[in-house]
Amino acid sequence: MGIQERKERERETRRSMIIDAAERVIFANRIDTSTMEQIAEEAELSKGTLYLYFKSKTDLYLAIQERGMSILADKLARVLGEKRKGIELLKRFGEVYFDYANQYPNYFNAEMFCRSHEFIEEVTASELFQCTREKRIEIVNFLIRGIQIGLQDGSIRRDVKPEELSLMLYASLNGMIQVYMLRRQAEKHDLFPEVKLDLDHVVQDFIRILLDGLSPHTLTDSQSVYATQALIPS
Amino acid sequence: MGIQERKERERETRRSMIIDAAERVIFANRIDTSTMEQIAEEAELSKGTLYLYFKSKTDLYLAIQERGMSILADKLARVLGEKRKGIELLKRFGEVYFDYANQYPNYFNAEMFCRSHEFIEEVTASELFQCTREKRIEIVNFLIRGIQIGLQDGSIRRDVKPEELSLMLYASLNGMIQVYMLRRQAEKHDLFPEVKLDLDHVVQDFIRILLDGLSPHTLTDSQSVYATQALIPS
DNA sequence: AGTATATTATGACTTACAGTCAATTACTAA
DNA sequence: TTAGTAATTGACTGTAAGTCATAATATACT
Repeated sequence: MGIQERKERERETRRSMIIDAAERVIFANRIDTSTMEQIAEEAELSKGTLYLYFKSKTDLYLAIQERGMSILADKLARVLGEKRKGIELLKRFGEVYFDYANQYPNYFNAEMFCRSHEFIEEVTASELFQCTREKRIEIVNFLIRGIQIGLQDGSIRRDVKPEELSLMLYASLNGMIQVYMLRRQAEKHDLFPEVKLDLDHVVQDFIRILLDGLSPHTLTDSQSVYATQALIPS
Repeated sequence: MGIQERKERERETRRSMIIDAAERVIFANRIDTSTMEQIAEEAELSKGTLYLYFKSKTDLYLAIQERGMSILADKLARVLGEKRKGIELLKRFGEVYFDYANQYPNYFNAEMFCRSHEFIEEVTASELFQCTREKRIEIVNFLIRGIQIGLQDGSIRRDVKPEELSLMLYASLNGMIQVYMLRRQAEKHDLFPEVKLDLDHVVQDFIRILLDGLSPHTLTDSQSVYATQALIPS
């Protein structure tokens, strides 16, 4: 039965074209000012057809988010391929996530939008939401692998469970990048003139500090070590 | 002219009553399913009147967010009053923020919602948005104070600027709590059955690890690379 | 007091858009 | 060819945010 399969394929293609159109419209404007009518027009379809492929506007946006997450997952998979120490893998994961957000701010925004809708909407019931959830688990699993490697090669302290730690890394860096993106956007509109921070460095420093906390290290009587270096400029 | 002042006062009271009503309606349901009509009814006013006090629904929600932030700011101010070492202050800040989110999940949600709308809407232009921005600066300033104290008493490493570090702490913990809240909500709906984490401990451990990274410490030989980096002032 | 003016409140109305569905068109199979 | 099925359409519905002419009420003035 080749016809069934061809139809299946065609359906998948059309679905993909709709997402393409949606991206073009939404990324050029904003999600809240883009209408299903516009997207339909861009896709050269009628509005009704959109609803044969996506059960709501949010659902369509979830599909966009999923694309972004797939890109990120690929990038992380590649990092895991590099044979490095666990702690270095985590550092690379962090950098890659940050790069991703810079390279695809629209996908990152989509992720943030969808997350906020987890709070306020019944997205949780959506089938597509389940997909993005799986993608997120996939992403976190890369982190878990990295942590496990680090535990084995001794580059990561042993008092935290990989599942917990992976969540921490993902969540905290996500929050960090979120603020990063907001401030960058704000700067575009000439807000936040009060303190100009080198945001890129802040994120990088954050990764460094967080990983410092992860290293197995001995704490010393702090004052004695640093008293001598009391006048550090920065 | 006491009349002007009385009117001013009355206006403020009414405004406050509207926010009260909005909270009752929105917190009992959700922001997306609550209508201005409902809120007006709850406030025993007409819809039009609401728009004399708030220029949009989002604006009204921003006012709710602002209340939450004020509560948080108060809590943080109280912590700063406790005379402690800088690093301990930061720990307390973290714990207090976490407590706040648990105690007032609705306010925290409002914060998340409004943040996501910074991405997608022209809230930035709103006067009220400027207020919440100031509140956020106020909150971050408490962190800066704590860090400065820590730098002076030597309990915090010296290679990061207070402005930068405060942003990191705020942003990362925010991301962490965000995920915490989402999973708690998901658990309520019996999602995420795959891995049961003790979420409360994850957050507490996160704070610990992050602060470990902040302590001035010596790293063991195997991590010499990171030790070097760590001591380079940005 | 009564009257003019300013302030505040109202709710019917407009507008916009998400989502639906009966009707239409395009395919498939016999 | 034709009956049957699947995909597509766009006019239609419902809803809710936001507006505005009108009304009610408070203040100031003579």
